[in-house]
Amino acid sequence: MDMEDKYEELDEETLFIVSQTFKALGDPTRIKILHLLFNQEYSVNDIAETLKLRQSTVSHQLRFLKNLRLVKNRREGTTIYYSHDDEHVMTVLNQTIQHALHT
Amino acid sequence: MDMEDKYEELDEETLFIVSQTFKALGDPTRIKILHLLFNQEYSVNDIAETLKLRQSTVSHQLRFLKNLRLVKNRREGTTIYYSHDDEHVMTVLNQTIQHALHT
DNA sequence: TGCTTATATTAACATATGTTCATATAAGCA
DNA sequence: TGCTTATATGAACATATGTTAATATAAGCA
Repeated sequence: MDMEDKYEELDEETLFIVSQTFKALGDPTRIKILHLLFNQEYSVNDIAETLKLRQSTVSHQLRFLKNLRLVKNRREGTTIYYSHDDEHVMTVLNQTIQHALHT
Repeated sequence: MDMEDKYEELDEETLFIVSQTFKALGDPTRIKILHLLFNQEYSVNDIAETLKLRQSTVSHQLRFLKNLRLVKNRREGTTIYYSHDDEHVMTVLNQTIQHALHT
């Protein structure tokens, strides 16, 4: 776990990116969505049904995640499939879930 | 980085803990404070002066972080020194700062 | 074209969040 | 004890956030 814990200066831009990233992970709904997308892609409706959320809620949160490039999508007819698009964030999320589970 | 990315169920309690943890990291002020505490302990006033924040702001945020056991403190006379208290969170924070810096 | 299905968008709303000022508390010291 | 310094707390405030219902858009198909 502790591989390269070197200390670096925190410029404003980096601070903003980092805080935005963590803010994205700071909401239960978004965590559920990302967690669901861990293994495979899902359509908006499938996400909504699986997680028992409104379609508009899911759509809003997917836009949020897409703005941060944490997810990407592809269209197939009228259906749009979402999948995760940031390996680092998915790793961090998974590490933290693991940590919370085993504590 | 990808060592043990195993998928696990997300129960409500774990979800809550994980989201709270990330929420703590989702604010620039708290990131600055934790980042400052990376190497050494600081008093409340030193944190405020170093980061150019109000004393009450720092105190409020330290309480927030302490509630989540992300920092701990010790008293020395009238001065209270704070230091980080969650290695996993500090590692995740540092990893993400590194990642943001080198992207 | 008109209908259907899937998704996105908008506005409204309630609640959460972060900062600030003012003040309280707590410890050390003359 | 009374004063000073360091920190914590409470209330007020502005802003951010997340969800919802209603509606718009967009693509496929009869």
